[in-house]
Amino acid sequence: MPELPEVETLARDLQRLVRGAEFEAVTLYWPRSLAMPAPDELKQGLPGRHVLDVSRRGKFVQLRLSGPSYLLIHLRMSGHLQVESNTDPLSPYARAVFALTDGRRLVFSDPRKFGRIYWLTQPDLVLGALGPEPLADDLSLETFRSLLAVRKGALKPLLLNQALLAGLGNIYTDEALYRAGLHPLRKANSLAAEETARLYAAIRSVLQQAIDNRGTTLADARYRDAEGQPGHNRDNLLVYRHAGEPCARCGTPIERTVVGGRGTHFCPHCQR
DNA sequence: CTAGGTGCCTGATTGC
DNA sequence: TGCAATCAGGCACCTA
Repeated sequence: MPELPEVETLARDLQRLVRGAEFEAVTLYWPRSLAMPAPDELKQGLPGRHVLDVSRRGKFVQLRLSGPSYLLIHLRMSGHLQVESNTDPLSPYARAVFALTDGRRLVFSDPRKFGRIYWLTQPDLVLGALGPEPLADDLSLETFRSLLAVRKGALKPLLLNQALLAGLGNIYTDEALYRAGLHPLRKANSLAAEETARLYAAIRSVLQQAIDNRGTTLADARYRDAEGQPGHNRDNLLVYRHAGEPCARCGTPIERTVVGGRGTHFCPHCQR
């Protein structure tokens, strides 16, 4: 499933591929993929607008358009964004197709139909609830510490909370906790200073490494970049979907449990 | 604030 | 072998 590194890769691809492009028409094959506005408003309002730039905030792809207005796309579980020629065969899972005036199209496909598209003039309406970016220069260790210090809950659900920190999903949360040597059920406000520092460093290095590898593509969660290519970060996953296999550090079998309703992988020896 | 549950969805996996 | 039930999971939304 696309998390921060996959969305970052996608946004960089789209910045290179569609910056400056102009929308010609929009076709919705699954109108509920459009969270806002009403379908007719998008179909009438988008043609003629240009893509000024593409960026990422949390797990949202953000296209800043002329006007100005903003097209925000959240891929959720199974969403894809690809740029292709309008003569290519269309994916059977295409939910929204943005035809460009240059003969290409931006296709949002999404087998599970969980992804959502927003078109609005005030992006903070959607993005305003997000916490800080984990990789931002101004997210200091001290800021991170203050986020956790006042929280009573377990680390795993907290790190998945986008209002606390924006961009972590199930894969990189498990990987970061493993690298930091912290149990997913540890209470956030119980961390020693050194443990907080380890977690802070682990989150940032896990995410940066995944970006460097253009994201994680698993066998069934078929993440692809804007040109249809998989990422190659899979070999860097040490616990996620490794249940029963020996821990890379100590050899103890990796366990899988459910925390907060989500599959959680950890080493019972290295993570207390 | 925290914890737990449900609904949204369908391809893949599991169970009998 | 084949079909039905279950699972996976990000997020909104609900209740306690």
